[in-house]
Amino acid sequence: MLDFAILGLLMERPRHGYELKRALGELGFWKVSFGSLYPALRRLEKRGAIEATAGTGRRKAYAITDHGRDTFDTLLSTDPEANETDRAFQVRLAFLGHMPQERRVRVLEDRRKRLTAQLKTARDTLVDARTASKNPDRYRLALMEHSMQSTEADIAWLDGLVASERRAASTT
Amino acid sequence: MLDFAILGLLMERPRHGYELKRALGELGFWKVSFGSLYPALRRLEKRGAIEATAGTGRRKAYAITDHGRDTFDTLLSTDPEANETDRAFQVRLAFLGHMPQERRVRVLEDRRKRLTAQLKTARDTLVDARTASKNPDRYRLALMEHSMQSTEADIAWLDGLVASERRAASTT
DNA sequence: GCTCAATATATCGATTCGATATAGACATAT
DNA sequence: ATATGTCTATATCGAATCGATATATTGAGC
Repeated sequence: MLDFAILGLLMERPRHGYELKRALGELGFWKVSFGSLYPALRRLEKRGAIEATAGTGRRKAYAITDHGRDTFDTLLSTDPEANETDRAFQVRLAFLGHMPQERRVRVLEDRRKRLTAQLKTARDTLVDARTASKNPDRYRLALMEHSMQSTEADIAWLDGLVASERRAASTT
Repeated sequence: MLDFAILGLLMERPRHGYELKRALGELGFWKVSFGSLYPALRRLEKRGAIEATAGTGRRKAYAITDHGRDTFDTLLSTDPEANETDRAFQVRLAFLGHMPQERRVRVLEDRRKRLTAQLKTARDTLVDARTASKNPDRYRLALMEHSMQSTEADIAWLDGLVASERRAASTT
């Protein structure tokens, strides 16, 4: 997943390691560690997906290769497993701009469906926890409720994205 | 962190592995994998923090030991690093009920401070991304905004918890 | 009795994390 | 000038976690 994210960022322009870490962190949902990043760069380099050129000082600027671009396109267009992580989705979303416009809405709506199903399950579990004389812990209940609220917010957010996507499509 | 979570759940009553996985998953923020869970149970058993007794069929019911209770109390009362993960905080919160009432508000407010600082940083980054003629990607901007909204929601949620904590404290 | 799905434990290789080491670049204080 | 400190940057280690898969048991429905 990190590999995909790195390739996505390098699609724009070459960057060195530290810069990749910063750029990923700025998205807000993933503070990648050095212990993940540098091994990932090795992996990608060994596979021939990226190549390092000398930069200022100790820096190494990494650039994506043609093969890397192929890899990226494949990863981007492969539809995700049913159990796709939040993080994995957010990474895909970060690079949705590289996907042809007509497919974007589908990605967003698939995600919406998953979240809705997830929400339903969570609601059932919560009702269950409250009834079954299980005398549930106060803080654990609060966590469950908060998790549901977050999911609801995510769904609303996706709806917003879909709407703006549709607007963009109709004016093109 | 998983060890702490397992101990916390076992503080209530003995449970077998699968049940621990379910209970953690129901909290909504962590779908623990078997590949994490079973090794963790081994770790804890080897350290003498939990012990397995035969259950129905293949099941092994794990119970917390006195030493495990000590470990749990220590972990619970150790204050977290500045870079505490979302997940780590949520695990601590799940077991806040085991903490003496007068310390709970402090935990919540410390967390609030961290999130507020984080939010400020994110806001600066976002402004930066919008100005600096960097022509930022639409979806990446959306992710940054959404991340901030989530953090704001988390803060509001914490405020709610603090309020109800204060209410509870004053009526005791 | 048979089959299918759900429950449950287990393990493997790969990924990711968190902590730490090292060192160049650059500001600014002495 | 040079010492000091802070930020930038690459790197590596061991441990925790993940995702996929194998396998056994139980129970329901046919």
